Amino acid sequence: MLTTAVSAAPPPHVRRIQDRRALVELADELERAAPKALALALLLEDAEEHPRDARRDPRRARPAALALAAAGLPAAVIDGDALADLAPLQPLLAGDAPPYVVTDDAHTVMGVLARRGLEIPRVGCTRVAATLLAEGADGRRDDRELAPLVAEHLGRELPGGLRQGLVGRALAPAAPSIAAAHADALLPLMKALTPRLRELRLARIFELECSLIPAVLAMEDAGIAVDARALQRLIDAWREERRSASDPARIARLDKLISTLGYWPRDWVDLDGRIRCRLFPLATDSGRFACQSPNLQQVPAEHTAPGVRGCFIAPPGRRLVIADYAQIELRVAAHIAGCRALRQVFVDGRDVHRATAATLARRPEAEVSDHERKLAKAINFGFLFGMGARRFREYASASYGLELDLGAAERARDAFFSTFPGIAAWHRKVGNLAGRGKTEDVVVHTLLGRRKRFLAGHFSFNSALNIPVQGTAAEGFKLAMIDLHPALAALGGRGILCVHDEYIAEVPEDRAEEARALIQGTMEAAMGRVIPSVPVVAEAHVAGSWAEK
DNA sequence: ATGGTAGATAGC
DNA sequence: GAATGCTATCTACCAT
Repeated sequence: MLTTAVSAAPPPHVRRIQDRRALVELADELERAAPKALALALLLEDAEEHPRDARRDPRRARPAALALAAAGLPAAVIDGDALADLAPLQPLLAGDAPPYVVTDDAHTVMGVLARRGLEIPRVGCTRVAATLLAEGADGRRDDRELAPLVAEHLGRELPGGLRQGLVGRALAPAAPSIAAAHADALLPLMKALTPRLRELRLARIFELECSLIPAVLAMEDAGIAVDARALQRLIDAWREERRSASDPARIARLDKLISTLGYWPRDWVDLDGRIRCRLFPLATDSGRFACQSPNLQQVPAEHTAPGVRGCFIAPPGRRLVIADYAQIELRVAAHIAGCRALRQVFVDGRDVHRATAATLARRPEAEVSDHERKLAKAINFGFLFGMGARRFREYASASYGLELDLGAAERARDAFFSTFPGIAAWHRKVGNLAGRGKTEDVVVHTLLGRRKRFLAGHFSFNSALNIPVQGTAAEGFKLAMIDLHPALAALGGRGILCVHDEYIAEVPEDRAEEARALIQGTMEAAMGRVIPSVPVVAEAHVAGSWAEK
């Protein structure tokens, strides 16, 4: 689906609709009247009802668009700015699209085609290519910034009409139609970009990102079922508590919860009782997903705000499968750094936190106390990416409630690096990347080839450690998502959310255990292909809500 | 009125 | 020699 919105004076072919229910009714009407019509739904915000919500978010119109698509109608809810350029969309929506689509925005176009039941064997997406070639560019950055980068890789100026619209969500205004763009501009452009992708060893990650798009679209469309009334009760309770609260820290926390979640039941729960976020697979330097509207990747965990995750539920007859990787960043780092000691911990199936605790306490792993293990956990996560002893004190206090003096923090640091000398060597190696020279850009990359460029003088040691590890983990996870998309569908299930190393699926009750095993196995196998020298462990369980362990 | 940034805090 | 990182969203503040 495209996007949304509001226009003061819509063209005559646009129906003005007042609310979501009316849009669904329109879908029925259109199905009877004109099965091939282009239905353009325009959702108007109610300024009275949503005073703080001038955002005009596209998701508000999505249920209507989905209803239209479900009725087999070519539906588009398009951005106000694009209304004038509706003509280019007509051939696509009327079914003229070629089976091999080269497009600026595969996310949108494939969504439209998929909902019309069209198979698309392959998509070459110039936007995916452009983002990867930009070496760390924001996937949502302005077209005017991306276009010169693409031109640079081409070694020539972009074709005139594509300079503005090439990599944007909006289709190129200068292109007379999708089909024409396919023939005249985008296909040759993709052909020209392909050698650059190969040269920079980006071909594999390009393939991955293109293959991932259908799974992401399906996840966005699925959404997650919410007990909106239970969530509202929680919010009401926070508001009530806020009135008499006196502890400043408690007040701050309540204010944060209320301001962030307070309007979710009203603003984000669709007619079918589900919340749908938007997922951006190419928006971050590391390759992780960005998530917004709302950001379901930062729903408070049980220890922060008990009960919130319990409102995210499996509907009747279905179950959730919640899966995540165990210590994935440590495992990826063990592989990338080639640290024998750290690798061996995982090969032996030992507890990595006990291993560090044992060094610190100078006792065998079996004899470390709970407190020592807790400290070691902070140590392992903190020092892996180059944290200093001073910062570690704050971190251990804030995240683990552990108070240390500077000497203890330094001993902790020493214990970490003497337990895992390969990690120390890796840190030295990365530290040397930006050595004396200082006049050259530095590029780091993930195992599948995603690149992150530090411009001369802007090298960050910590980022250079973190991005390849975080990014490689993200890539293994994305591979799993690609595999799981058809495999779960075969069971009557579907992925509904991903949170960096956590995958949530909704499956039929009677196949829950089967799905659980499938998800766990698929996640382990996919990541295992990326970091073959280290065993990968994923944990998965069946639950009725997101809060259940 | 809109738009951009800083700092705090939620997630991993 | 020293250095966690990647995000989104909220409030407060300052600019146009």
